[in-house]
Amino acid sequence: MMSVTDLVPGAERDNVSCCTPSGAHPMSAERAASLASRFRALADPNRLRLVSIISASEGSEACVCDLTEPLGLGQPTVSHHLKVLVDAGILHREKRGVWAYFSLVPGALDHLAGVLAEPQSKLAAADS
Amino acid sequence: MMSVTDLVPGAERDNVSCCTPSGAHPMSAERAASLASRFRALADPNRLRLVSIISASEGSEACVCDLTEPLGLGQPTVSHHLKVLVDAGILHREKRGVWAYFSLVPGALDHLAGVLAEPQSKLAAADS
DNA sequence: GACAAGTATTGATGTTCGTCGATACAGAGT
DNA sequence: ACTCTGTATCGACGAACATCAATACTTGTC
Repeated sequence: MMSVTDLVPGAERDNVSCCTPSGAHPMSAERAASLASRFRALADPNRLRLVSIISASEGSEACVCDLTEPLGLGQPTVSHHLKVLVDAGILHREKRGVWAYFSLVPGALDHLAGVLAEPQSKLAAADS
Repeated sequence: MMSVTDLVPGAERDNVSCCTPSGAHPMSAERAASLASRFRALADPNRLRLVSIISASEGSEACVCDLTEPLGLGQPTVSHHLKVLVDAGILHREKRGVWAYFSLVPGALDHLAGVLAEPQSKLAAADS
């Protein structure tokens, strides 16, 4: 990935009185939206708990029937949260018979971790 | 940190037909809420761009006047987003004269990255 | 084919969030 | 003190979200 330094143009204000614009550019709107949508999937306590349970389960997979009870939520709500996580590319869904098994997408959380990791947050990187 | 395996009790269902509960427990509601609130601060495209600009600025700090223009948002909106990031412990606010300078809280993003990082997501860890 | 069980979808409801305009606050200079 | 400028707060509005009850879909079993 590139470093945070690839900011957008159009901001070359020679405002002497204030701070140093440094030609500052945000990351592209597309990348920001893409990352934000994935962080939004993790921005709910119950979804974090779902990921926690799934990653702790043997084989790192669990079905809906295992997830409704420890969270104290209804089955439709759990199913909704799982869909959000699947749509975000964080969970993988595999239907075996009547049951739907959910597992972590390998590297999905790692990739987000890499985005946040130093040096000084590669938030402006170009990939994914 | 501990591993994801510290799931909550109260879920010892001997449901033979379905998956293996494995005594599955979500992470504590408190930890889930704490982490979710920080991810929620990152779950907005404009806030990600703010963090990007700030981390790319020289000295890794920037004031509001540098941030409104590249985002195309009004000053009150930018101020609001910055407050959300400060409240989440991600940004630090220092007022020098009339200007408010925002910088990354050292290690804040790193900590979140560590939560997401392998092995198999330490989402159930106990710290912070 | 009919039934049962696990799961997904739909519709509704209350809440939270992002954004803006208007306004209030704070510090610097005259 | 007054003014100017940068920043924060307030009130409002529309959109998005989390949750639930009800219902539809799907797969295995009889």
